[in-house]
Amino acid sequence: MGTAPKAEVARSVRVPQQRRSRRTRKAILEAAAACFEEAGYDETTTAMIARRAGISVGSVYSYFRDKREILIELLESTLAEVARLVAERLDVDAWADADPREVVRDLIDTVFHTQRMRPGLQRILWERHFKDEVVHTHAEAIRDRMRAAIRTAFDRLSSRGLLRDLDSATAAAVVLNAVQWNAAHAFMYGTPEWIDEAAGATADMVLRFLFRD
Amino acid sequence: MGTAPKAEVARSVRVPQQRRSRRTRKAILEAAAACFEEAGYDETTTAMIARRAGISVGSVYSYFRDKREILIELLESTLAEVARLVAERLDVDAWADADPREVVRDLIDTVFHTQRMRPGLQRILWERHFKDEVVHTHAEAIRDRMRAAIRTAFDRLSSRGLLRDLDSATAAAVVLNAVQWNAAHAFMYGTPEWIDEAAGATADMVLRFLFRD
Amino acid sequence: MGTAPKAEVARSVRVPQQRRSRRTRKAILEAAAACFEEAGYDETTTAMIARRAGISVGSVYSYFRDKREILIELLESTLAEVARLVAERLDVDAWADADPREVVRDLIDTVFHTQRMRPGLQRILWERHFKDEVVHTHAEAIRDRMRAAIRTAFDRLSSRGLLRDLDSATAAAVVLNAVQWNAAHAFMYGTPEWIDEAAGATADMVLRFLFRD
Amino acid sequence: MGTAPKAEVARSVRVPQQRRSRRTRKAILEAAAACFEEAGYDETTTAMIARRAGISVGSVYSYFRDKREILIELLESTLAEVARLVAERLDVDAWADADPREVVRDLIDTVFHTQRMRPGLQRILWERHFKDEVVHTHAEAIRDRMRAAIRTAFDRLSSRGLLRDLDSATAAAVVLNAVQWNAAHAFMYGTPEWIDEAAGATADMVLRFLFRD
DNA sequence: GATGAATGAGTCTTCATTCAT
DNA sequence: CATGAATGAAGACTCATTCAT
Repeated sequence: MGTAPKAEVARSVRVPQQRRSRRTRKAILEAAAACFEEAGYDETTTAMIARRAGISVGSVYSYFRDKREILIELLESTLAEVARLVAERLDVDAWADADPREVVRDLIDTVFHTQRMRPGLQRILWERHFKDEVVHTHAEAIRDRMRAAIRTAFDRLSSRGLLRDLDSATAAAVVLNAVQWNAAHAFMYGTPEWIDEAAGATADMVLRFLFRD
Repeated sequence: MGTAPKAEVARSVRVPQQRRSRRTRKAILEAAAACFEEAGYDETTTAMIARRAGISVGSVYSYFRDKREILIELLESTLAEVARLVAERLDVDAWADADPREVVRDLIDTVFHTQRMRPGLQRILWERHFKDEVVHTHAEAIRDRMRAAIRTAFDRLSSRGLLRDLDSATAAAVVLNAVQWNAAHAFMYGTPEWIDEAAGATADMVLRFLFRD
Repeated sequence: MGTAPKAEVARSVRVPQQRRSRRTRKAILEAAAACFEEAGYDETTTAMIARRAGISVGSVYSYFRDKREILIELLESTLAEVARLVAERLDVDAWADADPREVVRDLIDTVFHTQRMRPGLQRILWERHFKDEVVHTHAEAIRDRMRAAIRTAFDRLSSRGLLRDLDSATAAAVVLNAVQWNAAHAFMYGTPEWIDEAAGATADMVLRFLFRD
Repeated sequence: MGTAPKAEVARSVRVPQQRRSRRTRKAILEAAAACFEEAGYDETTTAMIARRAGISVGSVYSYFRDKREILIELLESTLAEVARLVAERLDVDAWADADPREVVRDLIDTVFHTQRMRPGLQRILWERHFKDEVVHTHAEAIRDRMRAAIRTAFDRLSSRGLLRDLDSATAAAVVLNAVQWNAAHAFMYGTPEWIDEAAGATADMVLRFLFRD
């Protein structure tokens, strides 16, 4: 199962096979993502995925244990992307002397941004969120990360005496929920203009919430 | 929509049967609600519903066109309840001279309250929200109603010069999203204490957002 | 699941349904038995059984959890028949003063007889004996019964001083194996004449083994 | 039967390859035997065999037409071993003046012994005996050989006036069945002690059957 | 109207076998 | 010759829906 290279010998023979393998694997993931986005997870059959990937049903099963595993992998890679973005943009150390309001705007912008990544898959993620424990857990893990980053940011700003007197943990959770759902809703059902408007109003709300003035 | 009336036979004979009919119909809805909440919509079979309602599968189909129609009706009645609550508690006319902050607190409290109604079904509603156009439409309709009520409240408060300078439509949407998702999340995954805490912080955020001071 | 009559009411409605149910169930068992005998267990598909029974695949599954359960039920009823025969014919109490050699001949005859019952199914039983723990257990249970009956018979004869000095448990086991396999082999692969001949020689062998002279 | 010889190319080049070939072939057979014994024939996949043999699935198919052919070859070699043992130990000429009882004891011991050879495979053999015509035929062939050898032995002993008046063919068949199944059963399901006990009692039975006294 | 047996299309999944590299 | 990715036929099983009784 898989590509497990036997040894360092015969690399010229193995390499193209591995490349082909990787290509097939990727084709399955892409086909599955497309199917899921178009028809929904439950409505997508393994046969549909195979057809779209231009391979046979059997091949799907030689790369993934079952349909669910494809979703999980897709979900993981999406969340990894999100996590990378979060790690990059919520890097609180870089904010040392930044305009505190800009810091928060950045925070909110980042959360809105995460919704821009693979939006189709994110809808599937919401679709499965209440049905699949694993999906829920994975999604909750990335949320925790964002929540923690936000809280740290709040604590930093607070230690500089810039924030109102708030419980940073509660504030982070409430703000994340408010921002995330406004973002998700805007991206799923809103126009581009509305996204901007919603982002602006959300930022306004959060800023008023956090800052003294 | 609803169940096609079978015939227009002797009314005097029908009446007790209609009473029984209504009872059976209710039994089906209750059984379905219980099943959906316990096992989820997809995982619930019509046989499970019938057994739980103490009738036969065939009977289920003489009251409802199909499984989905049961869900829609359940959803409709839940949303009707929510709508009733909203109509009652967001009755802006009653707020004429009320403490404006109390008005907003009431608003938020109401939104949080809606999550307390048939919480199991609400989870199903979320579960289907992204999968079923009709569910989405229905849910969006009640949201629109709440949004409109909130906006009207904002406009009233605004006309009394009590609010910051905001676009009431945008503000209503953003506030509703923020409050609703914080409420849903708290009720689905939080402890009772967290629900209170989240409600408090959310109210705090919204109040700061809306009011001048 | 099944026919679970709700109450003693409406018997005129329920009865024919039960009758129909029972008929369908029987049809499935008969069709399955025929398929198993003709094609073997593994080679028989649920679709084949359904087609032969003149019903749909789904119906098969509403009467039996799966294919294996059909086999088990078939096996159980076969073994029940065998057990009944054994209980009847190996009733040692009836042998009190019988000609001891006749007793043993009867014993052997009974074992041979068991092979005459549903011979096709018995082949399937052998076929599954080494593959299916449950089949093996069931078969072994009936063997134990036969072994015990034989041993008791030996003990009775022994107490009348009619047998050679033997360990009755070992003797019973060895005799049962010898007779059973000779019987099975004869019935599966031999002609009617050979069955008689084998039965005779087997009886001769066992008699010499047991009796002094 | 066997693997179709691919071509008649340069023999000097082939020789070492043939040696490797033979080694690979043996590896496949051993791997298959191990898999069959552990998991059963049907449950063993060609991939399992290949992995265990340390080669690729494709290679398995360049040595054997299909999975079944591996079993047949395994069966043939097992039976060849058995046949060799039988030929050696049932060599009636060597018994000319031997103690006739010892001759028979040897006979029985030999049959018991055959069960000691590749016991795992023998179980597979029983498992397939009723499902696979070829397996059955092969097994029956070796049985015929044993039956013939036994019969010849009986005839020799008989011509020396040592046996009771029996039809040697029938006696040989019945004795073989009795001994073989007692042996098989003991080896498959019995303890070592039981094997000895069963062997002893079986020998006792057969001796009483054959000899006058 | 009620019943629940019957339906059968639709899914997932497995694995012996082939064949391009 | 070896490889192992690809194939696809086949089979078990489910369940919303229908309809004869």
